[in-house]
Amino acid sequence: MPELLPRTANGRATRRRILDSATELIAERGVAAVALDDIRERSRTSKSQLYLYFPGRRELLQAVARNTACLVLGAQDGHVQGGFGSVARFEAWCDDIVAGQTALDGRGGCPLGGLVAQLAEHDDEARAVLAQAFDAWERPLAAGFRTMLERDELRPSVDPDELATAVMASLQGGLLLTQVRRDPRQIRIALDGALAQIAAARKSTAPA
Amino acid sequence: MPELLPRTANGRATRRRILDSATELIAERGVAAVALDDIRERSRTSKSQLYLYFPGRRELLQAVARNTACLVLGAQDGHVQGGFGSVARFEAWCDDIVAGQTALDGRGGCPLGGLVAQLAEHDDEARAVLAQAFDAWERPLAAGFRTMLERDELRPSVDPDELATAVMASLQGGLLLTQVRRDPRQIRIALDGALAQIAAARKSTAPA
DNA sequence: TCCTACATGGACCTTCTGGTCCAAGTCGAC
DNA sequence: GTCGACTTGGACCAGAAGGTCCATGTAGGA
Repeated sequence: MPELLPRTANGRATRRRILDSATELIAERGVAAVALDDIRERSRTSKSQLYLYFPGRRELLQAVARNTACLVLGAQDGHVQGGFGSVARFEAWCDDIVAGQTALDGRGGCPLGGLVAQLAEHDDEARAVLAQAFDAWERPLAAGFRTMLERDELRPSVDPDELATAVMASLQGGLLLTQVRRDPRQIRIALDGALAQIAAARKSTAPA
Repeated sequence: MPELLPRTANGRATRRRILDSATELIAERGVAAVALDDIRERSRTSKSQLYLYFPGRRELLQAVARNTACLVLGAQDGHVQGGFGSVARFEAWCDDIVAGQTALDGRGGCPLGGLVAQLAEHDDEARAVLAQAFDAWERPLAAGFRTMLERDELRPSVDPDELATAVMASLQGGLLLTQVRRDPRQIRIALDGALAQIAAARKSTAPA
């Protein structure tokens, strides 16, 4: 049931153009406001190409979810490379996110988080794709906390996975409030809250 | 341009049936998956009644946003009555939310938060309605923090409005993760994080 | 070079959807 | 009871959307 993979260089380029166009359009306008014809137009392809590489709209949307996940996680690569083994690293990560939202004037929200409300209740396979994306997103955070734990910088009762989930919740909620209020300060406040949670999990060396 | 208000008891009942049916359906399936005919069917009305009481789909959706806000905020009334002037109150509030999500098996997410991704980028008026709803939702939380501040239970540097926003972010993000992972433990973890933020804002009497 | 499988363009079909319209029914004030 | 305004039912319409099909073009291996 997976979409057909193109066998020529041309075909691969076409498939990519379709997927990227669809991903862009959906990030801009939302799932409901994007018709296949819009995707066809932006990707400069024809109906038959859409249906050659994707069985139907549903599968295209699932592929878009995967693609969006790649893009969002890819944007974090710089931070993931260095690892999250210190509070300073987390602060730098937060600063980047805030800067991104400020540049967008609080528009758009999280492309990945936004797909949850639009797909999760409607298509369980898409839901699973998004769940995996969030797992992959939290993993480097949790690894950072585990490192800090091993270095004895966090209280031993702290669960690194749960702390990562709590940080992700603050991030996603902060992006949602940023989007609905069109106010990038919201994500700053939310992430400051997340940093406060991390600080609270630290061994009481300095209350910083 | 606001929707017409019915002038007879029958008319009022019809309008209510339409609005409640639409609100239910959209909470269940999402905006895109609900057609006017679905609403017409569930509310046992006719097309002409839909268009008598609402100028069109867009205005109906805005009314649904308002109605959803009323329902979500109404569900909190019990907690708002008593006020949020202590940590124990916040814990009780969190417990109720977790219980609700557990009962739903993590399905559905937050009806209000879900509308953000579906409407905010598409209809600025609906976005404003939702923003107001979040303001109203945070207000009693902030009032609780202000009370605690006056009682000298929080550090004076704490901004009650920002703390309320941070808690709301944890709540919304936690609900999103609950929905995408179909796992009510996610909201528990997120709200424990929020409680940790509140604890961190307290005057260091007891680290409890 | 030729042949086959892949790629492309776009007409076409069916269904669904928001929206319009009007005729008939009901309610309440006088 | 009567009259006018409000309410209701549902047929109808135009356009959009997802999906199908086939004829044509192209590329790469034998």
